[in-house]
Amino acid sequence: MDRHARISALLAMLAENGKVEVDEAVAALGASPATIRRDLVYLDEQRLATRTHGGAVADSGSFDLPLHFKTGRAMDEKRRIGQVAAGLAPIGSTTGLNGGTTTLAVARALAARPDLAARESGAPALTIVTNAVNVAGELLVRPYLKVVVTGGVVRAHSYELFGPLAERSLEALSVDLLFLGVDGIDAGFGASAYSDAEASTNLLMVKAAARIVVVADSSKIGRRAFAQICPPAGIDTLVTDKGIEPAAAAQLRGAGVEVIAA
Amino acid sequence: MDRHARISALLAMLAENGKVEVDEAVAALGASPATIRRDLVYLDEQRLATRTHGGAVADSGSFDLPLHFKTGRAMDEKRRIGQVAAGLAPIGSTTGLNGGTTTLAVARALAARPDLAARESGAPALTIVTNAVNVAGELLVRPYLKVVVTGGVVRAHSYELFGPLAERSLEALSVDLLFLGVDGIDAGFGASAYSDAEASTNLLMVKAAARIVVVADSSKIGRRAFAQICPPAGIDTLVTDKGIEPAAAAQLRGAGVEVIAA
DNA sequence: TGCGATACGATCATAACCGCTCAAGTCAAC
DNA sequence: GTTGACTTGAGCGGTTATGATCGTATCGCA
Repeated sequence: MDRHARISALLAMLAENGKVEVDEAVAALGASPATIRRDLVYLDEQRLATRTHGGAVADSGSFDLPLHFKTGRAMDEKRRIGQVAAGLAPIGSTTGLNGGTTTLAVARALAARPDLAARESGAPALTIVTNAVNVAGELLVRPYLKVVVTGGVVRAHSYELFGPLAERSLEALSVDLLFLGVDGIDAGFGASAYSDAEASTNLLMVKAAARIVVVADSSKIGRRAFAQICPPAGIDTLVTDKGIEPAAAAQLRGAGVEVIAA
Repeated sequence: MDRHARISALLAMLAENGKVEVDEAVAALGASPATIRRDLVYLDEQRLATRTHGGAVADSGSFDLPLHFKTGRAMDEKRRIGQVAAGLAPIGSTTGLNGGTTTLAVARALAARPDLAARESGAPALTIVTNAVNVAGELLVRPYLKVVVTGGVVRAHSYELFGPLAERSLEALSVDLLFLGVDGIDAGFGASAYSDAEASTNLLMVKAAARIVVVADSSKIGRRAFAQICPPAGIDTLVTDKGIEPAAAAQLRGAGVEVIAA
């Protein structure tokens, strides 16, 4: 039983039951718990499953429930970033979110904001525009949120929608505030992404937004990814974690970016 | 009974009755009161329910909880319908799917079609257009599928996207084949849905399609839901289960619909 | 308003699980 | 045959989930 066979078997179990437990997989595949865990971590990294305590749950079809028992190291920082960023969206505003793990954390924090749920009825407390299907899935049961999805072709890696259809949609929209997840942010180069297709779609979101808040953990700072999304002058605020280098923060502030270290 | 299953069960109870009591949940799920309380606190934090003394109540407006939690029945029939319907899509074609549990079954069957996965590379074996975010989520990891999502406002109940943005997207698209999930199909009234907003979006999908295949389990046959999607003349094929009444099948055939009982 | 019963939150003990690290084993390339 | 990269399995310290206990708060009822 080599690795490939194990992964295939795990995926089959996930497809069958929607979840896998470590013990169960150990018994079925004859590998050690450590190995099974490594495989599940791999599946989690590949976005094919979500790691939980005791196993993993299927991800691709798990729009069943917006539940996440994720336990991880970088997860804590992202959650804090999400908390702080989510507080920046005023009640009643229209807020944009692109794809990525950090914006997903913002989405979760938005969904859990107590002051939004308190509003009994009437107009939604927040309108969310996103081009990422997993972000939409995270938010959609909340009656106090209006969730708008742009159209487009799905990019599997990031769940983002891009292409002409996405651009067509974004031309018709305008948001007060955009939470922009990036692959790199640099005082000279601005915000950037690995994929030029994503960068160009994200640029349209930027253009549709009155205020740009980049959300990025500190590992992204000072990094220049392949494709520029927008120059530093277009960025109003950066929400990151306390791991940011003081020098980098100063540079960004010098470029006109408000820096918040959560 | 792990945590995931408990949370799902609690949500199902909430969707069913609008409330859950701790004792009731303890009896039904076989966990201790402390654990049930912790779960309810979690649901409260996620704004999916409101904690009360003795239990929890569903949030106002969450009658719109996804229908996944309300109906777990007829899964076997739906799967068979999905299998048969998925076989109707030729390799290389562009196929549309709207929202609903039956179309979700079609999506799963499409994703699992061996002849599609066999194609090593090059152009995608199938292009799928959908206005349902959960359908997109079900399909998006497969490299041999190109998944296109229409834009729009998410309706939590069915995961469908509708509204001006959806219409704008659909105007720009055309598909060879549409798998249409409905709330009712009748030889006189045609295909219909409970929500007029969905019906109008679905009508645009119908207009964009060269061939219409309605997928519906036999409980939907002869039923007229509130809003018409399209008249019977617009329907080429119906894929349903063997529970269909012979008389109803004859009527539909008389109206020009090819009837396939899987 | 006062009382009894019930439910609650906090704390703790237990057991399972996790991530991490290290050593041993496997395989391919040179 | 040797080297080197990769994979696997085991041990260890820390974390998480669960269930029980206990003092306190809340609810229903008179």
